[in-house]
Amino acid sequence: MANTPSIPKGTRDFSPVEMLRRKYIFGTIEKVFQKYGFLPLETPAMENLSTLTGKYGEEGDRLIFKVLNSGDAWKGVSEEVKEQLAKGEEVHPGKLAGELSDKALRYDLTVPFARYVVQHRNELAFPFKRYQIQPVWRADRPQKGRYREFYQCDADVIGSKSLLNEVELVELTAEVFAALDLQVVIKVNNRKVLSGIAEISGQPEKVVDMVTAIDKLDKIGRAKVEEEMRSKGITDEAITRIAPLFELKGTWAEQRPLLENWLADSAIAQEGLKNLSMVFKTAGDRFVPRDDVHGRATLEFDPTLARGLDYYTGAIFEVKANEGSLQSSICGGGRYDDLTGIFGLKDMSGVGISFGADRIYDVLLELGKFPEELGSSTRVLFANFGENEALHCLKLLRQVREAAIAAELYPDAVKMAKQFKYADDKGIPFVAIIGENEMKQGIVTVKDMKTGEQKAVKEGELLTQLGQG
RNA sequence: GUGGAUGUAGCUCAGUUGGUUAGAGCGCCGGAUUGUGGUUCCGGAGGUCGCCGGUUCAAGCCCGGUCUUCCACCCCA
Repeated sequence: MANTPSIPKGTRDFSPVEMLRRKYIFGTIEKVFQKYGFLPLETPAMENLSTLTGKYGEEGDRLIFKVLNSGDAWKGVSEEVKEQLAKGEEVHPGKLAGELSDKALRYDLTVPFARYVVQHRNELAFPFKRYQIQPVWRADRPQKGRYREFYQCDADVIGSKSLLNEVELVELTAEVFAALDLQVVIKVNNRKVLSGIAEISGQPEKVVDMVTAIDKLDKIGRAKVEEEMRSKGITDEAITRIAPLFELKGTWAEQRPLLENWLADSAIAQEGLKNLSMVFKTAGDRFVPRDDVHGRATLEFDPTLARGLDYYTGAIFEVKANEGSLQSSICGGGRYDDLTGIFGLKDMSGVGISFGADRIYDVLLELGKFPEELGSSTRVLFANFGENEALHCLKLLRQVREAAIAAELYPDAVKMAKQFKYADDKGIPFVAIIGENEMKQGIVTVKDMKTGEQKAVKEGELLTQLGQG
């Protein structure tokens, strides 16, 4: 080929085999979502740029894919900016992008959901529980497990402050990964506790810097975390004051009294701790190891868990696989108290969880956890011996399909070796052979592709023959 | 966005200090086997060496640029 076509950086094609596996993941997640009372929702791939900007932090805004205005996009650029450019002056990239583009690809599913809720507030029954399984786009630099187009599977409850929602989401998460047969750790923390720690440090305005540094503790170690905090303008005194955080070890039950004592002067921290207590008390007993579905996941308190998205205000969750080599998170979420506030609807607290289907795929593939029977859909292939035989097969084909057995007839009367190879390649377990002889006698020769055994059965017995093995 | 690697047949990769016609395994196609795949044997097709430019008598190999993939940051699903 002169010029092999290609696809944009960080995007992928999905072959039939991959799609079957992906659909298995989506289907499993969707079934659990529905079981917990969530209803489906879809929103457009594009949102107004203004809907998305300012919701994900500075870093997030940079990663939003903007869509160039159609027509002559240049026309929309203001005289002021044009003059600046003509003079060779630097124009703030965000400003220029904003004038060339007023649409953008969605960065996640939560913000479009908040927009939807505000826009349709009068039509919705609250608390509103929706799930959404759609692709999102990020202009990130791709790596393993990181793509520019990937799917999120979200479940959110909006319009309820009850902590029972957090409990339900934790249980839902455990159930999804149990259904996928994957051992995971569900880590929980609360932004209020983190805010309280910042308060106690004496520099409450530095929460975000503090928290993003603390988040790296298990990765880069205490010394480097402190170094990063210093570089962000956090004083040595503040760092000393938050030192107890680095000493924390053990289970929630062990850490709780220490935290309550240490953060006694912070009302917000106390509230966060109370929330965590409720979640652990209510959901926690589901996670003692045992043989039923909840035995596959463990629930852990992680005081260093922060999560980057700006809009979280209460509980935060993150899930990591406990097996396989992928160390990044495969699922995350939390409570956001005022996401709809930005769109003009106050007092609408929500909490949600997002499953990263693409990363779950990579983990399941590495561990060989996809069910085997996903490989093939067709159960029987009718070999084609020529026009007469093929027409005869059509009748049987309909009967087989009526019995809800997936079947196909090879469309061309090519040599047998080729037809058998086709069945083999597609993983079709049976081949029905009806040549001149079989036709005359009203029988079908059925070959089991796995064992290689062949059996002649009456046409009427074909269904029962296919039902076995 | 910063730093670093990588790219040779459909796939995984060899290819010496720059030197004739660029190789292997797997896969694909054909045959041994005109009603039998997966095993075996024999044969065959398939490459403007990512792309553009430069150095040179001569470039897959050296230099510059660009794109892709990957790795570390940053951040995240």
